Amino acid sequence: MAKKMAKHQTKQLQYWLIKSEADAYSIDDLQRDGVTPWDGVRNYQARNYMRDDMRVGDLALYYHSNAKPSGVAGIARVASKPYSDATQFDKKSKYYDEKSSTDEPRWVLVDFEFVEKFDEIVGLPDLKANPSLEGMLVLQRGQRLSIMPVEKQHLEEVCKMAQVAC
DNA sequence: GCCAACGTTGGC
DNA sequence: GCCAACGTTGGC
Repeated sequence: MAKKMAKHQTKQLQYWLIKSEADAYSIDDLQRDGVTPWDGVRNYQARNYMRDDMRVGDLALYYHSNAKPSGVAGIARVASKPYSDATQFDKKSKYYDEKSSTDEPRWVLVDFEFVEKFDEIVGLPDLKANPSLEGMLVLQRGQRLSIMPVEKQHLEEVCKMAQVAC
């Protein structure tokens, strides 16, 4: 995989895929809430994408993992700049991190807002079966990252599969 | 529930 | 800095 590109400010939108277990927080939950802080991310690479690379307005495929069926359930949009994840300081939270400090928060997040719920989930087998999506990171075996970049044409292809304009 | 993949931790 | 052990993710 190519090395990450320089972290220059850019006005060009980027595209993402964000995973959530449907039991924990589904596209329906996001639709109900409208906007939500994407908290609980405890992987450095995923954090770095939010902290360094996301811009307000970026679109993201909303992926249900560990679901029946697993797949893309809709679209969300980055709705804030990065800021500190409050759950890292909450001793009652399962995301509490005793090694983080308020001076230098280890975990940051962005807000995501609801954009679109697909009528039907675009399932993982369908994604894998579509030759146009070849090379898409989420389809690579062993891929466990909960936040990853998506190429524009791949996002558009998934929207096409869902018969949605985006 | 199984297990492959892989990130993190900690002993040395 | 190596690497084994451990924990987590997530498809199946």
